[in-house]
Amino acid sequence: MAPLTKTEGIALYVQVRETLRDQIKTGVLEPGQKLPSEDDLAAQFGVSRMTVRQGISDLTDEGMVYRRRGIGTFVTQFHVERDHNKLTGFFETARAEGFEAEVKLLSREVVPAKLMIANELTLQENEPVIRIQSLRLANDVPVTIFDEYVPYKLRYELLTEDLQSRAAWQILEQSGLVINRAVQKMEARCANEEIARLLDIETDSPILYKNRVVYAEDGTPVEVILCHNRGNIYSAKMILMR
Amino acid sequence: MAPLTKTEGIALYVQVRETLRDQIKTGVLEPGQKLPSEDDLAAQFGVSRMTVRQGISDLTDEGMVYRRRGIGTFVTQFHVERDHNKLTGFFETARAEGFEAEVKLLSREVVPAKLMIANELTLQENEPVIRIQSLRLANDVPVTIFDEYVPYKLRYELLTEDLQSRAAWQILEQSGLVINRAVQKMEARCANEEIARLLDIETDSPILYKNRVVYAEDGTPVEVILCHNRGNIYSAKMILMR
DNA sequence: TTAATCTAGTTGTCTATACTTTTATTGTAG
DNA sequence: CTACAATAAAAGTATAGACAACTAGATTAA
Repeated sequence: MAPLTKTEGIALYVQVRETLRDQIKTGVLEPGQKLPSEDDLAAQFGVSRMTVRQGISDLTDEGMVYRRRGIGTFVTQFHVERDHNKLTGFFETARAEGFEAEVKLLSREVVPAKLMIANELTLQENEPVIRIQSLRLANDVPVTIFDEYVPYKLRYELLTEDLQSRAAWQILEQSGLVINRAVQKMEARCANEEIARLLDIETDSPILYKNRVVYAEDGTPVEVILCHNRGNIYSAKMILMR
Repeated sequence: MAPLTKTEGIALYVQVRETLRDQIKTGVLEPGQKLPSEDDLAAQFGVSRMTVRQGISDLTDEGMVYRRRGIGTFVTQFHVERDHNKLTGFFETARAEGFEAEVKLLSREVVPAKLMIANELTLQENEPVIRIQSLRLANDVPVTIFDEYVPYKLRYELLTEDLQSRAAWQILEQSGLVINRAVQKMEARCANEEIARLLDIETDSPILYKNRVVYAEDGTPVEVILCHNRGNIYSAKMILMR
């Protein structure tokens, strides 16, 4: 293994991490196989052991490898992609899953915040919020009704911006806001008439309902999304860590 | 802040982390407030800066604080518990959420693995698996039908052990297996007659269906759980990181 | 044979120090 | 007053070394 150089503008521990990740992905390091010891890796990479540890720690967090004290570090047998616990856009997901995505804008308006929305956005009731309703289609089949609420004071430009390819939070992100995480509640419901009509299904069909609140880095809520997904098509995947 | 001692059998960085977490939870450190600098904390705790960093890193991973290079570390405004992305047992959840939990064992038998189950457990079709069906009640209301499959060769003792208070993976865990994570798919469905009868609801009521595969530390699948939750009662909460 | 002990290898914890990079603030020159 | 520069403060990166704790396997003793 060639010693790493500091000159590339990329942190050494990142280089270590990516080199190892690459070896795992390409099969140089096979599932179940033991990695060289941290001391060995440090020598091979020409960095200190703590630097190697920092790189490996990232990989353990991702579930790519696991450590056993006193024994060694091993490549996880079957890696599940951690991606599904990540906040990603509809089009990002579509690209990853290989379907054609389309968004139809239904409405965009400024409305006074209902109490539930206001609470989740930590606003006063009836403060103005921007409401954006859209229909999302996968391979021309309607799968999701998307109902977004963003505080008006946060970014009124949302009223005029292109929303065909992004959720509101993605626009906020591009304008410099650091989006950190979202909290999501899911439950099974029945389609009412309006939902059924928009999703082109029968009334009382099962619906996967999602309530999502998106937070900025400092913990400020920046968007609430209410989301109705066609039950017989849409499924949500996630990873639970012990 | 009293200097920490190494004698307690608890790692110093854990003590740092828990002390800070405590100060945040009790409001000594308020949301949005800046923590003392890492150098200051190191001096106050009487440990090295790297040890402080290790403790703070855990808190950033949990979303409790966030760091801004060149500025400082701050308490996140509204912290969401990260717990809901964790694999927890029914009774653990009940205790946390404050409801009374009960499990009624419906059946326990050895059956040949159907193809779908075999695939998810990386077994051959028709290899023996232990199937455990149970009904879970919250405050005496049936909320979930639990259908678990564990490879027979993994732990045949499951056939005789007490299952009133634990899922199979929790028993495996207590017998030394390191459970690492689970992958879960959720979708909305309709209750068929049997499901409806067991959950005491009407046929075609909405059901939150979960398919969960539990993995050991090395990536080996150890259990498949099929799970039908009453839609109008049960909701699942999770956190998505950007 | 079995049980206890030792040993080498490996990850976990911790220190003390140094330098880098980013950011906000202060001071200064124009 | 403005624009630029210097400064200070903070987190980020990295090192070398030390010792602790744990594990598997080998060795030894009963």
